Amino acid sequence: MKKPLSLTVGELAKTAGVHVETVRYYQRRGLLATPERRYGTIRRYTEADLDRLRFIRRAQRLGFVLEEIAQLMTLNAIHDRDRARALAETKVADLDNRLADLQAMRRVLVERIAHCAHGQPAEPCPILDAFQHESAELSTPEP
Amino acid sequence: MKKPLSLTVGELAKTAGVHVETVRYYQRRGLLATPERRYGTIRRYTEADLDRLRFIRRAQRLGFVLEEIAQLMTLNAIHDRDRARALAETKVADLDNRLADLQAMRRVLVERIAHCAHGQPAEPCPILDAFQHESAELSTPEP
DNA sequence: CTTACTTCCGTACCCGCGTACGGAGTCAAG
DNA sequence: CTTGACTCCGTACGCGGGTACGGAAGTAAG
Repeated sequence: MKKPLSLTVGELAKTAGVHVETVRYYQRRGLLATPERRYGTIRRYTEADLDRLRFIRRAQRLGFVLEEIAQLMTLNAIHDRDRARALAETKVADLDNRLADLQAMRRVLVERIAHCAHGQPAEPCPILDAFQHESAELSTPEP
Repeated sequence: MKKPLSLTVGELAKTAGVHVETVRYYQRRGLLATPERRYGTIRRYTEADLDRLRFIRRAQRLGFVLEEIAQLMTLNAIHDRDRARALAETKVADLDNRLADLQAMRRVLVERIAHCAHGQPAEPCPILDAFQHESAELSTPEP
């Protein structure tokens, strides 16, 4: 048998690769439970807390924000498959929008850089100059 | 001849498509000058202020943050072409990194969604399940 | 038992980019 | 001249995701 695994916040945080304050922050946000402290001692965390913490970090890496992760964590892997898939699909759509915005910005910038590299040195910089004149190259995403 | 164009903040803001508070914010950040108010009257803005304000918005649309824009605005279109190009190239590299991150997230999510759609309905949701297990699919970008 | 490290907890602060509020002054139309 | 809209100015607050601070209490090692 293996021991039930009892960690302090510091140990929990280190094991999961986050800062202690981050654990507390997630507790404040309601993403992690705060175990009771028995008989005037320190709080102890279990394997389950560690799993939850890791779940949060993994979901974050896929682009979910904490509020969405809270939602994900209420889902049951057996009964809420459709719901989980829907959330994932929404996130893909979200990523697609952000990708499109960044790609549009990149396209315009690269074009201007090329223009700049080919111009006569005596003429005003096309990059700076472009900021002076209206261009419909970019609709109005980012700001 | 056309008139010298004299605007109030409200008019300036509206013409540029921003809020009055945004103009003031840019002034606090040192991106826009704050004209003097003559003889206990209201401040008046000129065409040049409008140009500067538009410059800021256009640069923002290309992904520059305000601090970078402040730098861009110190450049001379004739003498600082190389510097301008360098800043633009750095920004492209920046966009590339962000694009790569988002694309990696998207790839993983799409894969899991497909996996979910093909699985047996009786098995636990692969999307939710994947958050429980280590996967080296994503190094450690976003958070 | 002492020393040195942790934990606990509340509160305040960081980034980038604004938004909101509120009282006083100014301005233009009727 | 009054009314209503606008300006001016300072200060505070919003998001998302934490980080930092600091005193008191708990704990592990020697």
